[in-house]
Amino acid sequence: MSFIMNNKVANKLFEIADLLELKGSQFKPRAYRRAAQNIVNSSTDIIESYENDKLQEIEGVGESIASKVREIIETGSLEYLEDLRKQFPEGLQEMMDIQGLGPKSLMKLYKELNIKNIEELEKAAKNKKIREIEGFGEKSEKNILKNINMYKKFQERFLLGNILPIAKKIESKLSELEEVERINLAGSIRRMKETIGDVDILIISTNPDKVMDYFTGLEEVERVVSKGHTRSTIITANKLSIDLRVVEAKSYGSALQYFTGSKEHNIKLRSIALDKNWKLSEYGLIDKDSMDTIASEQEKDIYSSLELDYIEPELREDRGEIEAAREGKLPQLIKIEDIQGDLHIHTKWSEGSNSIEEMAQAAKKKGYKYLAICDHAETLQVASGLTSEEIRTQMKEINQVNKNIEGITILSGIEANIDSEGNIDVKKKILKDLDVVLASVHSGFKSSEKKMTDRIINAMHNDYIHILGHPTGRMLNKREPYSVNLKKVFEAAEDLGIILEINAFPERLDLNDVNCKNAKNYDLLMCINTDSHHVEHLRFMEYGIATARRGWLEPKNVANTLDLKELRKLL
DNA sequence: GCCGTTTTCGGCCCGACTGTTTTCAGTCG
Repeated sequence: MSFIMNNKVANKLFEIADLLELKGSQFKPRAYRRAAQNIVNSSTDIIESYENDKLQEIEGVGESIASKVREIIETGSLEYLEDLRKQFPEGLQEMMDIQGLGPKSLMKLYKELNIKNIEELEKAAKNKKIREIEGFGEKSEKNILKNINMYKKFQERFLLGNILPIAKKIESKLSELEEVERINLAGSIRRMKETIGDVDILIISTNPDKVMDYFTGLEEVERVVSKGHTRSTIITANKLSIDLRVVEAKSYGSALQYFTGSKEHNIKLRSIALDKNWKLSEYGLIDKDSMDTIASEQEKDIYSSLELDYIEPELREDRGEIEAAREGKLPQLIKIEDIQGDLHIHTKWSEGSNSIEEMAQAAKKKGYKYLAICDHAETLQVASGLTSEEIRTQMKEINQVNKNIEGITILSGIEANIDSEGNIDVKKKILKDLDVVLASVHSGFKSSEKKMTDRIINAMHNDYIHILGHPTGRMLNKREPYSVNLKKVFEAAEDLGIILEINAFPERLDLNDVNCKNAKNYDLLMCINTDSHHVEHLRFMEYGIATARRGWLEPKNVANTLDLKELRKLL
């Protein structure tokens, strides 16, 4: 949920963890990070927990952190953090994001060379000052320079939609190698996270050295960061870091589990293993006394040995999935095959690239039973929105296409624009003749939370609107979500029967995973749309499905799993 | 700093790789 205070509090706790790490504390940073992570993942507004005096019910929050949270909520700042900040120069924190430099090295550089920020670090490395310090040498000095460059070049994470095709290509190249018995993408890409820091690939092979040689010699490789018998890391020309791990067949399951993460999910699994006096690593689930292997070949055996139902990769974020797996309460996640059609498609009529017929043929090829053409309406001139007359003409063309194509039904629709008051830029006499009316916000993103929420809810009261498009307006790496009270939007959707969109466009994925999971608590429906502007974009459905799965959604939560007859009834 | 079927103290996830060392500390995932 866009619980602003949750993020605000968590960021402060994360910062404390970083600073305590610089101080050399061993365990406190972990405690602060754990608390912060749980606050971010929580589906409860922390203000609510605060008001009901339930802060300590949040996992990882004890007496001390709870009192700090109270101080942040009451005063907006935290004296403890202010004091910590004063103990270190500002630039030190930023330097922690440079690869290869951790708190120990940074403090040493600060104490010995008075290096306080990235510029000073770069200068010292260039002047060959760093190699003079004990524990550092020529190589580490050169690495520091390389990693400063790397840090400057890509501070943003990659979009899943951009990286998945590249990762799959490299996966298929590696799979051609004779020595590769089995290969899997792992890490955040297997969990289908909306953004990806790097790509993890797992391979079974009895000849790891050959595989590593081939991998580090791929034409995509710009730099080999490290190369070993079980693990190597390369960086491609487009600055994507790829990790390859090679394991034996007998530890395939535990390795896949381990390298898929998330880190938080794995830490919790390991502590469950520890309770049984077992240890869990990439080599298996192993009894600490006898050193017998309890499970290792199959991923599902790891979970069942820990008395958990199998947890799909998309759920592995420590957002309650482990508890649900223990109680047999995991959701039956939606699959791409459940999708019967796409309800948000653009064509040449507005800013799309293809005709209605071309989009229809491409959708039919995907096995869809229906497709809603929702071009922009009048006021969105930047996207050459349609006038009333044009909408009428387009409806006639849609009728014609429906006569020409069998097996799929094209629905006439519109993506109406919600103006600053919550009015819609299409006349009611047109709206009533359209099959699908989707409404979304395209301007005035900086309104206050109250104004934005009122505006959206006003629009939702329009009798003809079926779907609220990309409900938070965020664009990954580009634009923050607008401030809108989603709780109120969910309540309104429940009352008014409005469907909430999961926009599958790779930079939108809006609603996002966490918001989907929260929306699931209401009696409402969502739908997964690609917002395609080109026939090629229809494949984005995969990312919308991933978001829905990460948001715990089941087919019954999603309107476009319905067949055409049921969908028409619903609309 | 948190937590508890080892419950108010004493633990806290685990292993690979690198670069500096000559047996290991730091960092990463």
